[in-house]
Amino acid sequence: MNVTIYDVAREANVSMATVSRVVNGNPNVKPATRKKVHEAIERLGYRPNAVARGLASKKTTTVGVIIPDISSIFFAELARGIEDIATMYNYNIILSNSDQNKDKEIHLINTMLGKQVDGLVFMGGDITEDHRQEFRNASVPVTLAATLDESMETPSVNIDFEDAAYEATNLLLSHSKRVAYVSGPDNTIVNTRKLNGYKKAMKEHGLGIDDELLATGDYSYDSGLEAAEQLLDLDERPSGVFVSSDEMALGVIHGFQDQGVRVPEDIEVFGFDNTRLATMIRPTLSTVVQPMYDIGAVSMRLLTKLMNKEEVEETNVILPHRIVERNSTNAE
Amino acid sequence: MNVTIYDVAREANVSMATVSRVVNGNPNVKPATRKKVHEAIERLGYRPNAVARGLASKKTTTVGVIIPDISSIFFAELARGIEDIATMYNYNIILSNSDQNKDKEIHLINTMLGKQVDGLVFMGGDITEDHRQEFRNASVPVTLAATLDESMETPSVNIDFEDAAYEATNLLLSHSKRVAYVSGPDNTIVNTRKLNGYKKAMKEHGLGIDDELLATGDYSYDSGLEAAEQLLDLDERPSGVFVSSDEMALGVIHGFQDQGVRVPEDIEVFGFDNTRLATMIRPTLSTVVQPMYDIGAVSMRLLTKLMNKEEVEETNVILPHRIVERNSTNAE
DNA sequence: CTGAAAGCGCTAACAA
DNA sequence: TTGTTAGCGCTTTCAG
Repeated sequence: MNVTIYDVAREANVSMATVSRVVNGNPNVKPATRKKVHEAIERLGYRPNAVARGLASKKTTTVGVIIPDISSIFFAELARGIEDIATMYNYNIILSNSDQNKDKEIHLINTMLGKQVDGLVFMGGDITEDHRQEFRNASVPVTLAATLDESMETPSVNIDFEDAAYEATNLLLSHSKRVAYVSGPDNTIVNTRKLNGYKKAMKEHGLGIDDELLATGDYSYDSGLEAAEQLLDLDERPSGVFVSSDEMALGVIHGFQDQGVRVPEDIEVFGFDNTRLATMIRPTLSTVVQPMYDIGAVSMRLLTKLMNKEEVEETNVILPHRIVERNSTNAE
Repeated sequence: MNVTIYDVAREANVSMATVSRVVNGNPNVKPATRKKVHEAIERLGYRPNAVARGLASKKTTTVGVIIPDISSIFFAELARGIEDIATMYNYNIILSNSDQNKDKEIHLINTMLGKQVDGLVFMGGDITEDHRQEFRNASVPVTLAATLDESMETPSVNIDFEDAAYEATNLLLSHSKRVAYVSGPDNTIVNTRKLNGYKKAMKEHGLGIDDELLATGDYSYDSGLEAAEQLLDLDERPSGVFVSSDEMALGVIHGFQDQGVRVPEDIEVFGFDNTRLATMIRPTLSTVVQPMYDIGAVSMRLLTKLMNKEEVEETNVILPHRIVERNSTNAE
């Protein structure tokens, strides 16, 4: 049997209430008593049972984190931001992978709520009405990290995807006119926003949208390789391509290079995210800096405020993004 | 207030014990009663409180996972293996980053035990006597994933690092004689093992250990870049270099290429781990396949057995590794 | 400043 | 097959 608060009380000749007070740093304890109790704790090797505490106090100091895939370099970085801030505020994290599968997502939300998490950070694809329904029933706060709820109902932390895509495309267009776009999976809100940014820039340059300049991938390296192939097959090759994730962009670059096409001399390539991969390729990748770590950190910080019922002025946070030009695009 | 088992009992006109039985799938319930209870549950939207259950049953169905850094591509893959198997056996995971900091590690072990996890998967650097002490006091099983305890006291899952390094070095030596080794941080057991493998191969080829052929990094891309620089500065450059992680190997390759040195024509490069990075570079990286996902999965599976008090024949599991030759080394 | 006592929501004997 | 009754280990009034 493990040693309980009761054992400590007996050992220290006080009541369990007093032990509870010193363990919880309640100031209403005479220093002498406090010392006595601490000694007893030490002697017995007492370690408070957080489960019992959770049941009695209705707080578990743990938050749930639902993530599409922790082995993705993108989400892992987000997770690190979340965990660091959680630790800072003395929370632990229950982490589960959803693979963006809606059923799994709903199921995970429920098991985590069953475990009485004090809050939830959710990352995924689109937020549907079903998701919102679950969040409303949650009785604990939820924040979204790098995830969009078009209804704006759920607190969230993101960047302005459309604007970021717009700027990236613009930069490419300032060099030449034929720029392609390699998107992520269709029909997700994020993708739509990015596509809108691309289209907007094209339009402003008096260019139409040429469907053969549009390729679709799944954010993976291999799908980038395929997109490159597709683009190279065109009668009139693009002069620049904007790719919606760094990992895919690496694929695109290698796909080009494997065919003897030089980057950026023959075709320029622009990425999105600025994961660590961006500097792990030659030429180094020009890309949109999406501050994943910060998005994770801010969404967790936001969650702590919500859990403390603090007032928050803005619940749908837009973090700044920026463009970094490296060697996969031509200098001015 | 949330709805409790008691509310359901009243709603269904049965005792809470019966509700508990149906919730837990106890077969000793008349089908009609079971149905009645299920309906009441549905009607009330009852969701069992896992914390109360944990307190009463002394099982939380959650396990702790201590990991150096979830944003590392290597550990993230391990974590995915752990989480998948945990999910399969109906456990959740509390995940925390230790940054290989011993104090943090010890602290995390304690908070997780305080949260009454049913077991612990630990990843880190070396296991010290202090670690072992904590594990012994744990009262729940612990397994190590890709982490060595020289005392063999703690159950673990690894590959044979020395042998893997030996094979990799041998392959390089079969092409030419001057092979360098870029190690991870000194003084860790894993690194010592790998170094021993390298030395053994050199010795068997009648070669001495030339200190200037030994570089040290920290597994990061940038430290690979630096190692390359150091190696290129040598009066007599190496003909091959064995690098103790893929990420560093990418750095080494780019460090070479940036100086106009061709890989593998001028210098061959061999990696370790076979992370996804290995195919995301040109030339693609020849490397040692360390099955990270499997190591995570097996260590979690081992933990479930230990938690169930099942007999396990081998508690220090060595998984097979293999060599994959790609384009950063010369074909035979 | 300290103690007594009533739960928190559930499981697990033990009876019936 | 079902109900009764103790707890699990801690927090939290409420008294004193």
